[in-house]
Amino acid sequence: MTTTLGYAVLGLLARRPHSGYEVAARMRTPIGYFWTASHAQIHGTLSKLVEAGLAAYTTEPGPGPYDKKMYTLTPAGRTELARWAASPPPAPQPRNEMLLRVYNGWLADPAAVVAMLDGEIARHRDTLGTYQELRAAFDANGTPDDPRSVRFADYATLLAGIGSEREELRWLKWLRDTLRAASDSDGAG
Amino acid sequence: MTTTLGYAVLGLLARRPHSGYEVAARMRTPIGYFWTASHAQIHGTLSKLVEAGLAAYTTEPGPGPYDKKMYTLTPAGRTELARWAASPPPAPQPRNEMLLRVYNGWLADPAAVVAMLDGEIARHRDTLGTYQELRAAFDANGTPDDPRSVRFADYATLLAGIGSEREELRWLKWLRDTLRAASDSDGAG
DNA sequence: CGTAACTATGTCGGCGTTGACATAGTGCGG
DNA sequence: CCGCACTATGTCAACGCCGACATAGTTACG
Repeated sequence: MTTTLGYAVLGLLARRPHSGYEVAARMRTPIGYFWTASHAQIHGTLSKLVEAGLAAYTTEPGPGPYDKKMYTLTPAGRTELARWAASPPPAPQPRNEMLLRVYNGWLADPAAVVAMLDGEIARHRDTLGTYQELRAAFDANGTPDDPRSVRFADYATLLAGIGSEREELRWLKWLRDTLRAASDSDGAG
Repeated sequence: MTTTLGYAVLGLLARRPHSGYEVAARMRTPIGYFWTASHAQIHGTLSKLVEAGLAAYTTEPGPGPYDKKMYTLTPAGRTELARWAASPPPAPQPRNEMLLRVYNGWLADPAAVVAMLDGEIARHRDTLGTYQELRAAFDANGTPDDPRSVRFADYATLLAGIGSEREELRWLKWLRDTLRAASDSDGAG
């Protein structure tokens, strides 16, 4: 019925009304943890959702040359989003630039690869830290226990992020340490 | 210097010469585990790599209306690929349709979501099984221990796949079991 | 004998996505 | 008072990518 980005936007509108600008902000955080889009794309997507009858808007005077538009989810949009959420997802097309680099790492200087891996480890540590803070905030208000609540849905996606970041870090550290041990024994021998 | 797909193709040519058709086959397996492309894309990419001096080809008569072209890596291609492999990757733009569904799962019938998760679990189990067979084949010939060998590079990417599939399965099972427990107590109560 | 699968390369339209450009009011700090 | 950041929406060109279409010889199975 619409694109994947369309469903991401509908998911925001299902929680509360948003302006296009607010949608763009949410597409950086927290949707950005599993889907991203620029504001250029979002404005076009919102227009198409309205055209398809899945969203509607009311106009308010805003700053700048354009009126502010507050978008809401229509009943049809809600039905369609619920249907989509439980439909089987297509097999994802993997796109992992990191693995492609490791696949070709045997051609490069091991020390340079180790430096690159150190950078990646730092990046993932940051991300994991952010996720763990969010989790602490959840747990402070009581761990979500009703699987039909919005709060539980947010929590479940957060746990996925924490799990995958941890696993990514585990593998990156193993690889870095293995490469470092090899280049050290090279330098020493 | 070229697109990410270009580096994926160069990575294959660094191992041995390939025809365009063979590149397309390798882009399904094993490169398909972390990067995918259709043959339409591959032919265009190969032309650009030749134009940029990173690859070269010799023509052989082949079946069908076109000559067969065997592509090889040039010295410039090898240098460029080695440079790229150790350069810091850009932060990936996350695209996880599964998480987007879970984010909106609170709108749907829990039993339908559980059925969808069961399908995903089966798919990931298959993938993990494939990876573990590949790993067994590696270990039968001795676990790769030279981090500068092509074999070690292949092995490292395989371990990443096994780790991430295991983690994905762990999370999917937790979510399914939690949702199932909730809808069971609903039906019973 | 037909036909399906495999080898082998190529074009084309359409869509999703990105980055740059464009416009303009409000509020804040130097 | 100047400039920057934020709110707010919009267009446009370019590119990556996908599915469909096109051509044609060999091999193998029923």
